[in-house]
Amino acid sequence: MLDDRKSAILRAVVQTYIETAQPVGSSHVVEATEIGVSPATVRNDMTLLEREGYLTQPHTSAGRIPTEKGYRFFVDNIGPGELGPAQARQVGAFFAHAHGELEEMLKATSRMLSKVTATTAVVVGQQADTDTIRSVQLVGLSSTMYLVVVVMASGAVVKRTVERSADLSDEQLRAASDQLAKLLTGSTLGALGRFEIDAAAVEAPVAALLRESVGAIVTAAGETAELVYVEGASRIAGAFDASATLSDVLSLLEQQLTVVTLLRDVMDRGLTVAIGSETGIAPLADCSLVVAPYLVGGEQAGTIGVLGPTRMNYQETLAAVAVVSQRLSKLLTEG
Amino acid sequence: MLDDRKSAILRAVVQTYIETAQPVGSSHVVEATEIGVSPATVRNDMTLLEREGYLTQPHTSAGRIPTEKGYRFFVDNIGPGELGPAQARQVGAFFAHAHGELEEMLKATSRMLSKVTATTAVVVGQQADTDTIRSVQLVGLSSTMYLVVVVMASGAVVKRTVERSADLSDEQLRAASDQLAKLLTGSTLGALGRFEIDAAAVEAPVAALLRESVGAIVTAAGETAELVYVEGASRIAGAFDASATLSDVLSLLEQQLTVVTLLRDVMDRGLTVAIGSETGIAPLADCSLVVAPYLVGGEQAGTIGVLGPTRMNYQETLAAVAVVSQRLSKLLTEG
DNA sequence: AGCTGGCACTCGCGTAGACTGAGTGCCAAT
DNA sequence: ATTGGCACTCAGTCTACGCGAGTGCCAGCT
Repeated sequence: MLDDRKSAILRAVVQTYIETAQPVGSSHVVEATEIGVSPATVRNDMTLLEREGYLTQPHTSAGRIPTEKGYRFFVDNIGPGELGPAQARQVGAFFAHAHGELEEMLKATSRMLSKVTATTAVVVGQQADTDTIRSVQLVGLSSTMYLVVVVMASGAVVKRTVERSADLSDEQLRAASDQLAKLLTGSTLGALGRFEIDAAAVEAPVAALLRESVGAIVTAAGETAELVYVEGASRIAGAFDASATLSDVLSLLEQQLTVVTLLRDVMDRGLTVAIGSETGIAPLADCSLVVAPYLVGGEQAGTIGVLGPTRMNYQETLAAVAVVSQRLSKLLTEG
Repeated sequence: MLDDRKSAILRAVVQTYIETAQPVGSSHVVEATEIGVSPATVRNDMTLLEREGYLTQPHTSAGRIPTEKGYRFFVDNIGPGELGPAQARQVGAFFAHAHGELEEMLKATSRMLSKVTATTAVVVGQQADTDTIRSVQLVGLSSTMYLVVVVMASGAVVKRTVERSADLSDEQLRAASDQLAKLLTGSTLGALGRFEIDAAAVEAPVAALLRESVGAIVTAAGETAELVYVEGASRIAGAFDASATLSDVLSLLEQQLTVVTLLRDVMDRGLTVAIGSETGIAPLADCSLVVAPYLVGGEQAGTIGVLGPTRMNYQETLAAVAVVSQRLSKLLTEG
């Protein structure tokens, strides 16, 4: 569609604009490339590129800035790219010492990713429906409350307080706990929704307790199904000057559900980069999102992403997101 | 120190400045109060108030703005104040339906407080050293990892993954788990640091496992000791126009430790409101912090706070923070 | 046909000057 | 002690203007 020179010019404009945040003029393009033609020629091509919708002018007599279509062409045509040595070192150091809790891990990963890319990072961990239950326990908290605690094979813990319906003794609670453990251990959260207590096998009050507990687990699992970690939101603050937009973006990031939907949506459309309105969210008009899934044992277990200004360094960010998702996958699969 | 008229003038200046964000001139003061004197008189008093350090001029020939000392006088001299009906309704509705998990509760409270006060809210929940352990469990996750899960009487769950040091069977793990439960149940986290395993009483590898587990609990408890929930950070974005300051403030809010230290520090100094540099943190020069403790069973269990611009509505914010802390205390004590 | 140098034109930006109006400080009078 | 009057200050707004980066177009060259 675009001949070699035009695409080189487009690349140069995008690249330069990303670096300087200034509209790029024809002579800058000549300086920035080894294209070997005069500014006038570049100008002619730029007019065409503008006509095709890749570039736009903020006003007559200014240089060109990329449109979304221009950015899109750019990201679709850059090579894989390498992580800078400093960043590579940070990522390496992080994964060398990474350990512990899944939740803490994801949060720390998000923080690290934000630091490495110098923008906001988002990590979403989906509670796998296939995660098997390792242990279930009912713990009495007070005379009126008990807590259902479920430990998953992934190390995730699902818990929920439940009001004591009947006047059960601690003995009965312990018996119920054991029974529940026996029943549910090895099962998956996905299967739990269809779980039936065989009422005949146990005393009536205990059966009620069991049913209630299973219900609580299902609810709690639903609530904690999506772990969202947004870190480094402050880093995107520097990218915008209009405080109105910024406020919108920030409040959007605070809505976990929106963030999850956004990432899932972008992934579903098979995108790695969503530029501006491609995100489908109005306040993100000047933002781009770079995402990648991470896998645990070959299954997609979640998504990591970076939210930056449209004029972000795509090459580095893509590299960073790719590397981190790979290393995270490896860590979670092996660990 | 300040006679009636001067303090009325000061109050009027602060009040008006909070509303308009514009330097306040003498004639505005006359209009805003029923003081019954001419602008010239007010001017004379304002000069004195400036000399005393309560007011300042952004430049000659402009109105006055309050200094920190001015705000301080203002907050020290306003009455208790009432919550607006709309806000009162929101708070009421929230606590009417509040239930469940401590952590979820605190987060939701923070979110509600942010909404009611229209600025950023912070809720810090301190893991009480006196919280007693209700249950301890070791759960095998994989052949190389197990998870220590501790349930506290408050319903909080402390957990941590631990690498399997020795090659222990699931049987041994279960035995150790039971033993650990027997040993620690009823104890407090505070007492755990000084806990000694009686090595003679158990087999050597199990003793090591127990020691390791207790260590893991202590570490994990230390890490999760401070639950921090910052909500509505986007709401403070509208209050500033300088994106540099804003970025600083936001990144500060992302550092949980700083936030905890800040709140604790302010509480320790017996303050309810910390204005600007009174917070002791440079980037918060244009912010004020309104805090209140909440109690569980008479013991201070945490702190709630609101971070807004120095020119916030202190009357309403103070009322909101006070009401929410009381209702939260009540809820947590009874629940 | 494609590229280029030349040229007139556009228009944002920065500077400079003038004006406005809100607000002050001071003083003499009450 | 309070006040009306008055001269003064100065940020913000508007206008004018020159500068310069950049464009579009054309005629000529390869």
